[in-house]
Amino acid sequence: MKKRPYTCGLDAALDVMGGKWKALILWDLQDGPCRFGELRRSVQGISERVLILQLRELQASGLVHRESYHEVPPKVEYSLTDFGRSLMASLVPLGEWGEANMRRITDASLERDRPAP
Amino acid sequence: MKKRPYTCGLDAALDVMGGKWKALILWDLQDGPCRFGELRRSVQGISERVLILQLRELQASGLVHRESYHEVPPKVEYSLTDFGRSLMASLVPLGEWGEANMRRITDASLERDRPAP
DNA sequence: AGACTCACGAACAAAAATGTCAGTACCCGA
DNA sequence: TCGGGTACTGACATTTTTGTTCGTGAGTCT
Repeated sequence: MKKRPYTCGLDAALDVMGGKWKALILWDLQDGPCRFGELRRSVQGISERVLILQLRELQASGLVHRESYHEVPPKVEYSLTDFGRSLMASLVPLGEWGEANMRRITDASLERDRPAP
Repeated sequence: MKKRPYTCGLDAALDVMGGKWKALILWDLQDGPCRFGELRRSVQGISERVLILQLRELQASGLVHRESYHEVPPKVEYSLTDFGRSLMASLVPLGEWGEANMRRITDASLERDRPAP
């Protein structure tokens, strides 16, 4: 049951960069092309499998480009496309909001997990 | 396994407004206070249970305020807090990006679901 | 020789998110 | 008295997302 006819721009945008990892991956790619292994290390906590899945989806959305130099040992570089960079640009205010309110967000999320004293 | 020490502002922001429904709910609340039933109708496709869960989380994050007028029949109004409005403000560029690129996003997402011809 | 790197892929398992359905207590209009 | 609206709650089921484990095959390091 896909919901393609999005109800608003936010909806569409989140479909493409929402989820647990995509923003982190894109964030790391901002500093320039990254190899698979580099990403796995910098996006700490992600499993190899999930990283691949997310990268594939980001490629399919046109946000990320994959360049494979077929050497030995294998070398693959992921980078932001122009489209991806345009996304990141419009994510700047949100990132700043999160940065500015991180304390508050953290506290609220801690409270949510605590039952009752 | 909660990941509270967020790695960047984006991460924190998405923790609070990510997911399938939260953005839609916030979006609708922008036009002023809404009763539960109104929300259920305007956020079409959402089930009552999930709507409540999402609203509770948005409350816990301090983005949404719940006002209960204990009348008969019951009346409850949900509205954005100042904090919620500040979020929405920094979401404007993302919403515009999604709006501007909706066609492209839709197409890419259609392709993802199609196997191979 | 043995261990490691690289970028994955497949099979499977667990966890998280979302959905379905029924029911609550009250009142109103037909 | 029947059906509808009000704002929920709880048990349960399904779907989606994320995670674990093992294996590939050529090459380098020790």
